[in-house]
Amino acid sequence: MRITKQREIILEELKKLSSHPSADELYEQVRRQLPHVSLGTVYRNLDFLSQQGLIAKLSMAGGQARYDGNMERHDHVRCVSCGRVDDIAAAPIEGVTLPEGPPGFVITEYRLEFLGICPDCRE
Amino acid sequence: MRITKQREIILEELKKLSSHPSADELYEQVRRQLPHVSLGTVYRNLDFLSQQGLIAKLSMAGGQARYDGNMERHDHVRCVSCGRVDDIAAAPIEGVTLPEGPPGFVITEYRLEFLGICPDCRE
DNA sequence: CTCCGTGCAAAGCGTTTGCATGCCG
DNA sequence: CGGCATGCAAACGCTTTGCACGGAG
Repeated sequence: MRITKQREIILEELKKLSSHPSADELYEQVRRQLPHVSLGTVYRNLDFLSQQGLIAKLSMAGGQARYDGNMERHDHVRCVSCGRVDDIAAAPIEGVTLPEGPPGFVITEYRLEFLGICPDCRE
Repeated sequence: MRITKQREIILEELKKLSSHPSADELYEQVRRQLPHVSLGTVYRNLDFLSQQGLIAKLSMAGGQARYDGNMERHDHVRCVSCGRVDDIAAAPIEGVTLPEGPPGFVITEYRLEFLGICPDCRE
């Protein structure tokens, strides 16, 4: 794995943030240290890093992807109003068993996503 | 609720299909009966109909939205390779309790989505 | 007759990609 | 020095929107 200044700082900044930034939010952040970085590079590196399993891409329902530098098991709540994503403790999911899919359809994974209204949007 | 030819046929065709079409797939279908219908109209009506609770918009993770004319409780599996969505029986979810969110964040709903590989993509 | 819904086309948004250059290993 | 990563900008796919016209109630 090749380490470039850009890749290093992108990963570092993402790990530093707990706000699950979107690509362009992270881009703004990274620009403070690398004013000439391009948005394309941010996208390419986020893609690369999530392929490597170093970060997670949260492409839950609704709009733009968000990225998470925290790889410990936990779930997320998304505000249906502003799209903001917060962490929550991993939900107790022992009750869920992988159901039978249609014939020949192999189910490999499930995702649980929580939706709600964040404090700022509740007024 | 105003009933136009377009709205009527869009709803009817969606209810007829069990394939969870995307907007443009449904557009192609509707065009057989209304050759001059526009894609914009299909989008506007799908939006309207889902606001009315007559259909469901499935904007699960990954790409384009799909629409479902079947409003009975059931879950879906999405093929991670081709994006196709199939029905599955509602998963047993009694084990899931809505977790505590961050302070002030009101959790109203959760979604369970299943991912896998469909028969056609399994080769 | 009054609006809402429509067709058409253009714009919007997030994301991806082609190309020449730069830099890691 | 070879090849992957970068910056830049253009293209992309899906969806939304502005506008003038048409048809439902």
